[in-house]
Amino acid sequence: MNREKVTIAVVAKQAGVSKGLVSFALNDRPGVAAETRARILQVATELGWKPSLRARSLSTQRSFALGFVIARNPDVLASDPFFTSFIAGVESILTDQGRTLVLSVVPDEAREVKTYRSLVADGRVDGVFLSDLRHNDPRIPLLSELGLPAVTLGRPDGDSPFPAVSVDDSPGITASVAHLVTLGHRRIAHVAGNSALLHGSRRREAFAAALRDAGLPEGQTVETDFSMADGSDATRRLLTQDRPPTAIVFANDPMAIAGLGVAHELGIRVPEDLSITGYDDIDFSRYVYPPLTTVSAAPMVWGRAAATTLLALMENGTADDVDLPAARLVIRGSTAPPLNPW
Amino acid sequence: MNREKVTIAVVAKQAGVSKGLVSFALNDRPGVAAETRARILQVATELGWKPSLRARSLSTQRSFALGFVIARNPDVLASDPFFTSFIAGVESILTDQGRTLVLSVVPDEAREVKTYRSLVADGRVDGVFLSDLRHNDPRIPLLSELGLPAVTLGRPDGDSPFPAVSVDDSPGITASVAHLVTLGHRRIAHVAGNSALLHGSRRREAFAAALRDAGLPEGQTVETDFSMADGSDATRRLLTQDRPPTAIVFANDPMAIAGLGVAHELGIRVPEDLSITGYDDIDFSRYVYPPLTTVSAAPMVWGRAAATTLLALMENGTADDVDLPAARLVIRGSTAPPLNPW
DNA sequence: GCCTTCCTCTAAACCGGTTCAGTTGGATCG
DNA sequence: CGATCCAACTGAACCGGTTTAGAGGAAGGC
Repeated sequence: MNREKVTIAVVAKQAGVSKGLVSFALNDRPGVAAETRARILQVATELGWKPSLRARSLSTQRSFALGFVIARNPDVLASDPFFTSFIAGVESILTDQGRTLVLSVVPDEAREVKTYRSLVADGRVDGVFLSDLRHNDPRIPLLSELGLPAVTLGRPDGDSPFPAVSVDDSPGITASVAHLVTLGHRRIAHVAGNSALLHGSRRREAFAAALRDAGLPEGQTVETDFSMADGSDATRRLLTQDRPPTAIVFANDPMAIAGLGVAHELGIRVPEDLSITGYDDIDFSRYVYPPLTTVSAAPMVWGRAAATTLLALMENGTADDVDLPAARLVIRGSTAPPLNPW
Repeated sequence: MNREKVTIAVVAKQAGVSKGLVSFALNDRPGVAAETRARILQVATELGWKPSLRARSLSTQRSFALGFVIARNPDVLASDPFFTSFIAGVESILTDQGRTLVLSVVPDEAREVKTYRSLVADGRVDGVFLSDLRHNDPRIPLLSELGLPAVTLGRPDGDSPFPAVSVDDSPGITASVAHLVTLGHRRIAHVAGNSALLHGSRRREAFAAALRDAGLPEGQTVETDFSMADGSDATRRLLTQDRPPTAIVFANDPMAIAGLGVAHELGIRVPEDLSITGYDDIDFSRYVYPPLTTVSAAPMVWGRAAATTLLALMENGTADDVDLPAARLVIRGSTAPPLNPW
């Protein structure tokens, strides 16, 4: 029995052709007679040959892997189930493509840039996902300069050569505010996320615009870093003032849940004394008490769309922006008419 | 100016030696005169040469990457911050090693096996982390047969050729029960995790043993899949019986938080009418109300230890088991003496 | 009937490292 | 002083694919 390692040379010999032709047949290149191609593929299957990824990588200068670099404080990251779901979505596409995901979790932006550079220098990945977009995001020119294909999660504010796969933040916030206004709330506050991040500031702007549209005065807004710790502090500050808001719109679910805890602790009943809305519809939101009215974003779908777009970009050199259905407001138990609107 | 790509050949020519010697110098092999080595390294830095990972991969048959395959239902995964933290810990070690993490998230066990096989077939990784150990885990013989170095997260029940990096589950559960017993609880129930998973059944056994040690009758135990949905259902069933428990020990924090929600919903006060303990000490637990008494497991430290051990195993061909400090009980507001112990 | 064209296929170079057999020259030894 | 040994180094093979220049032969055009 033939025990030697099956390489392209073995297949070629067995099929009575040259290595090159086997390569051509395998990659569906023109210039191979149909009959010959069939024979080659036949021999290949018989021998159980799988082309070596490493050899291929070396000669084609590709890695058949995609990269995702997450720059976040580990605390914020751990309490944010977004990424896990997003990644599950990405994987569901990659698996059938014979590609893998290289994940990097780094603590800060300096490391992030270094990571991108070394990912490229080592040729670890053929393309990357860009999340947590910032204002004038420096990663966009960086990746553009490095020549690495990328997809942005959300539409960047400046020019970008990369396709954007976006879910519009605004309608969800707008709907949240409208819902609260309809319930009779007039004093609505916003616990905003990090305004250096685009989705942080967009949610904040959407909040302000929604209040204006409702003819209400400007609402109180507290900026945070999206962490539960900050969310908790912000809520405490809002609720311990003289005339606390009757409703708070949180920029993400973890902060809303932290806010819920603070309210409980202060003896403020939710939703009777205070209405609360979140953003993301993470699993926890359904199970806390009262269950959270929040905005549902479908991160797995987002992951799938982002992966599909990135693959298309790498394949065709270009890909269109994708706008996913806007996140929908899910009304649960944390919102109700205020006992005393004014 | 020299614009050609810097390869080992360029460095060799520039330094006036052969390619082979450059390789030797780079890899600290004996047989290179100190002076020559210095000159070669000097030239290399001047030219900014970085050996090509791809070429290296091909000739050394290594990939300089580690793999982590997570087989979980996306829902359970998303609400479990454990992995994100664990991964952050792993990364903190890998970064300085020039290695990367290849992550796979798969929906079920069948896919999991396929993923390991293709990771090996493609030579994507040089070693893997094995989490969520099951009874007689089939992955252990599989990986052993495939010849892929691995580290198990926790000690497997059968024979294993791989080093285990473990945090003992039992003391945390034991301490939880002891704490409840000291408070005066007698009717303590357990919402257990999936008993097909080792940590699920170990926590369950620790719970039973702790009750025995306290001289209490067997406690009610409900098995779940670790999801919030199951945790919520289990809690509802426990609390709506004739003589509900006065305390519930949950096998993880997400379920404990879901349980807290159910108690609230049923008008059962925590901790006055019902004490609750969790496991993992995820960020959420500190911020719900009342904050959760739970067991703190330090997943980032675990990740670092696992990565270090796996690297040592790959380097030396062998590595010792590591026992991390047992998880500690963190007492917060969700536990208190029962109003009526019997 | 000869030249051109097209299709199929081969041989060899190439990607950029590692590794190993073997050469060289100086030091050591009897 | 010749044999021996060793450290330092070279050249070429090798990892396993892809790619390109060009060979060979059949078909088509004039």
